[in-house]
Amino acid sequence: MAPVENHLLELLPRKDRQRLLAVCEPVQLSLSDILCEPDQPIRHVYFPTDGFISLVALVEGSPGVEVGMVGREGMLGAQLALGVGGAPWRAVVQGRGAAWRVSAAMFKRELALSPRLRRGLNRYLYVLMAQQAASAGCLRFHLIGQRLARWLLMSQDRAHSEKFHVTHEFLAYMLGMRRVGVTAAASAMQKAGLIEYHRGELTVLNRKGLEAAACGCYATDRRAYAELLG
Amino acid sequence: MAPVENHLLELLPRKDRQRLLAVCEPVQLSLSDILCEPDQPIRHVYFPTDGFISLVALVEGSPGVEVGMVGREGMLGAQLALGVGGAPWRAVVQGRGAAWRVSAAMFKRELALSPRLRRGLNRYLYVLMAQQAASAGCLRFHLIGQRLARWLLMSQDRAHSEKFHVTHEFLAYMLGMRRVGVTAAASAMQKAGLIEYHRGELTVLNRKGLEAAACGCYATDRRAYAELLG
DNA sequence: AAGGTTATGTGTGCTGGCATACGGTGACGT
DNA sequence: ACGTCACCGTATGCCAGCACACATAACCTT
Repeated sequence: MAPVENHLLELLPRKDRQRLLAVCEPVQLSLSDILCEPDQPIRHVYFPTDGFISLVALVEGSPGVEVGMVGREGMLGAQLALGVGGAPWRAVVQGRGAAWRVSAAMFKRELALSPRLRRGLNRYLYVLMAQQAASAGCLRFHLIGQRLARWLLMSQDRAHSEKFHVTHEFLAYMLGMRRVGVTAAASAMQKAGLIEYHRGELTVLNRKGLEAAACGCYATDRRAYAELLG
Repeated sequence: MAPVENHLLELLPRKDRQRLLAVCEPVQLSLSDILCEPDQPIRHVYFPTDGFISLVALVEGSPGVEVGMVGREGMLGAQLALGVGGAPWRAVVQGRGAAWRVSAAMFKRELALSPRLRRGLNRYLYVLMAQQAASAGCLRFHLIGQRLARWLLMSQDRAHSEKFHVTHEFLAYMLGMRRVGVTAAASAMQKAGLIEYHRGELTVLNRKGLEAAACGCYATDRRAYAELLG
């Protein structure tokens, strides 16, 4: 069997994992795919292995803003474990790559069969909540540069590569800023030798430096994952 | 038996409710009491009946900011249903009044015994998540006046009275603004005849007007509660 | 009645991020 | 080889909210 490469799945006992994988299908996530919309019924849940997904909150009369990120460490659709069939955000593919997909109905069946799956999802939901609470403060208080640095680090973690594809325009949407705001912050970082980019291809040159430039929310976030899902 | 006056408890079947109430004790919530701190173990859970509680996210180097509110429609400590013993925020009593209190250990026992309790809490947790996602956008995009109006409406709903006690200073802390920012917005509202206040005693004079001044987040929030918690 | 404390109002100057508009330049297709 | 488009840089004007400082007024205590 090919390696699973999704942490939530890997935490399952072999039997449960095999039964769940048997009803999974491998899919390819393409940039900017929208996997779910607020208050729409969830059709499928996703376990990313290479790709990653942004959770974007929409408020009336404004562009969106990212409140969470899902990569190989998590999944999309965990709310099904709460007995709710929708989600409060839009989910957008932010990094292309592979994922496992299951229909919501099948997934609910597995949930009923596997206590360990429920336990893992519950913990994961808590981490998501913590991430959202932190995001709120971050959005309110931290400067564009800090938030951009945090975002780049989080993306690098989930892309498993120091290079990934992202345009200023896309960043602006995710971070709830204007494109020119991103340009200003990003070009400052480039001048400082922290990153390098060219027409959407971005490379992290100095990770330590980026970590210093980011707000503490990045470190807090990693700690939450490590403690609860380690 | 005295009326229970907490919606989550009222949703339980009589038997489960009676068993849970048997281990509850009535307590009085006093203004500014801190009922839990981030990442500290939860000792008790609370079901407010008259009082209400604010959930405040803390980020390093900044004052706090409220990301949720708990009144008679909810409870404090629902994360125990996720098998997690802590919380990501600080919980501060924002409106004095009565509540039921149970020790965390006892509550876990009841959780194990009552599927309906688990079901109710799961839905409630989802609503909290939705509220937090919305809060993030609200904090990012909406003006001080709009956010203040929203907050006043949410407080009025939970105080069950058009009068309640709150100072500009306290509001500033909750909303993550400066005190003078609150003063400016509040005195504009007073001039417009929407509210009236005097040394911490605040009265809502024109609810419709306040609703018009608030951002849509207020309406969105109410809808979420109505749909998922009846 | 005096003096402290709490709650609120005002004023000045600064800045981060906004709206908008326009210029440059590499990539890609026909 | 040329047009087109996506991506990035820059500039101007503006404003909400900030930091800081100080003023007033009600209430409480002694």
